[in-house]
Amino acid sequence: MKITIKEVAQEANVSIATVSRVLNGKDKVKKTTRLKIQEAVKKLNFQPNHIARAMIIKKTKTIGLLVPQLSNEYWALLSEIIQEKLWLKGYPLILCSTDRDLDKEKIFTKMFIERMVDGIIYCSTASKYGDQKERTHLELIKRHSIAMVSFTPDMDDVNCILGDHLQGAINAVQHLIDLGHKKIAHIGGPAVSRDREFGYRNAIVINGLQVDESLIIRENEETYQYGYKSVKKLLANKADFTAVFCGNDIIAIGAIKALEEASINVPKDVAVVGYDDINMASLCKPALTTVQQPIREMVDAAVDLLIESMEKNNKKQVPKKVVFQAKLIIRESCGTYLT
Amino acid sequence: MKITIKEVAQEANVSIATVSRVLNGKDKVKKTTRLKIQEAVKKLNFQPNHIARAMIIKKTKTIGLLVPQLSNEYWALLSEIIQEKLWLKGYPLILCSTDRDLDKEKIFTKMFIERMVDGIIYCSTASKYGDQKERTHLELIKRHSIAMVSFTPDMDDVNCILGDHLQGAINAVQHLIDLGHKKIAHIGGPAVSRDREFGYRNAIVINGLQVDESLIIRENEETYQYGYKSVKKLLANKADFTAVFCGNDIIAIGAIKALEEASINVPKDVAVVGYDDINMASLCKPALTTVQQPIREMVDAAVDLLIESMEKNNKKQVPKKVVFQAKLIIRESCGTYLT
DNA sequence: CTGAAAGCGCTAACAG
DNA sequence: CTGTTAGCGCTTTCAG
Repeated sequence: MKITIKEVAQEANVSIATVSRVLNGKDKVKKTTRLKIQEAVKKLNFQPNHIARAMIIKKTKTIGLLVPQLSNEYWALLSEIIQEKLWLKGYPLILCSTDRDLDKEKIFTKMFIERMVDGIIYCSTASKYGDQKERTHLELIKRHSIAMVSFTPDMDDVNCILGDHLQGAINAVQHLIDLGHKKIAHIGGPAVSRDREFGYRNAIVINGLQVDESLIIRENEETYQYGYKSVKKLLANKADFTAVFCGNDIIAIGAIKALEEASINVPKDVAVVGYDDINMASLCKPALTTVQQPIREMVDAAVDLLIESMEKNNKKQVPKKVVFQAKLIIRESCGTYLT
Repeated sequence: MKITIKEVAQEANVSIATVSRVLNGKDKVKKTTRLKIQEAVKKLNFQPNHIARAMIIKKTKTIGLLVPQLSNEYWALLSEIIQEKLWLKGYPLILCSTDRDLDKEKIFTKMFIERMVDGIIYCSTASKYGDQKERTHLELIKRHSIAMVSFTPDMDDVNCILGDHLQGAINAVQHLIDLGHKKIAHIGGPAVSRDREFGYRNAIVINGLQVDESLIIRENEETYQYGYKSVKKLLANKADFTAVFCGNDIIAIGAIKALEEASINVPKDVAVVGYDDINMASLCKPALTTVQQPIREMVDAAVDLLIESMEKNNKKQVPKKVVFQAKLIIRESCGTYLT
């Protein structure tokens, strides 16, 4: 039989109210009775029912996490760190991988509301949120005044934690230009990051070079396969380039694969830069030159922000946007300076 | 103000019981009243409170998932597939990454019980479960009769989904031997899989060769770094080997890195085999020869088994152990047959 | 300090 | 078919 607070009260010869008190350590309870109760708890192996508790205090101590794709190393690492930090603060995670599907995202959001998560961390990028119809689920979250922080840019009215992708991309492309490259391709797109593409364009313009649209590939993808087939496409089009700035490391690894299959050596013939500095970046061959984000610090900030807004969710607060600097990590995939 | 079933009832001019009925679609309700209620639900934008419901029906429709390390590509992929399949059946996931820490595992388990998850999928391998003291949390799960299925071998009395690592490892090592290798090292250990090590040993013995213990590395790790430093150690010891059978792909990638840093060419000088066939296996250079598990089928089986045992959790059922065959995938890291 | 009692929002008999 | 009512296990006034 399942034991409840009632059995404990009986065992300890007190009322359930008192048991509740020592369980939550709030009100003062005489030492001897507290001991008596704790003993009973242990003896009966009592586990308080979190559900019943949640119903009253209206807090589930649960956070919903929405990521686009868990099997992507970047999101996996981010999720791991988030779950670790949040756990330390007493919040387990309900994790949902949206597969970039807006409908899924909406269903998951609804589920979060039904289950009364205390907060949501939003890392998905299902589609263009410019379209107001695509944002109904975000409105729902707001209506239920559920705390939220987002790792996705371009969301108004929401706490955001962002990497400075614009600057990161500029630095990466500048590095390429400094190495003497003039014809630099880009494999990116909306699924990866708009700002990284902007940074790429800006860096080229700043240096007085011409942006060649035929060297830019922008689908709504972010996988190995995407990098691979994009290079194939570039090659098939006889595109003329000596470097590729990839929207992320995974794309870069796919790109390198395609390049080498075409007997194009990286970095000798073509230089490649990635973004994110995932684990694999330093382990693949050639090791990737890439842009590193301070991911742990970013998660720290996100968690703090989330907890802060959960605590004062009655008071309206101005949404914050915290931007973190990115850092270029130079490895092998671009070769050394040509001078 | 938060709207409840009460407001809906009022709006639709019926009792809360009737509202509950149409919400759950169980009992028969007159069509007109049903419509009336559904309208009210929509108008008020009512979201049923899952918590309150769970308290009564004693089902949270939630599954707890325990993995050793989410940032490991293998576990990330497994988690993604599990969450996808389970979601389709109506079960969201509380995900916990244990970092192979037994204490964490115990705390997470306790949390699962407090939160009354309906089932647990167990993929961790925190430590030697031979020690009875280390299993107290598993006992707890049983005591609360929470359904469970495990991807971890060597757990009695629990539904298990397993890959045939013994056979998989034998096939991998046999392949090496067929290629002419006689001095085959192994980087594995308990964190990876005991059976893979056994398979390695068996294959060697079957072929009338000698097992050389100085060629076997068995720490409680399973990371890139582990593969990397193990090869370094082997090399420092001037170990004599022409092939390495790695406990998993990630270790293999680390091993290759160390080999190449020592100017040892893979596969020309040393052949390397991995295990798992993670995404990266086909993308790294050289592409890994590895052992593939039918991971989707395994997850299907796990989910079916879990749901089955959740449904009839009153009746005692005999724990099942389902073993799936593994398949050798030949790529580049072992070279071709020497004949 | 402690107990009695009133719910939290919903489901499940049990009557009508 | 539908309404009434009794809880689920716990927290929280409100009195002692």
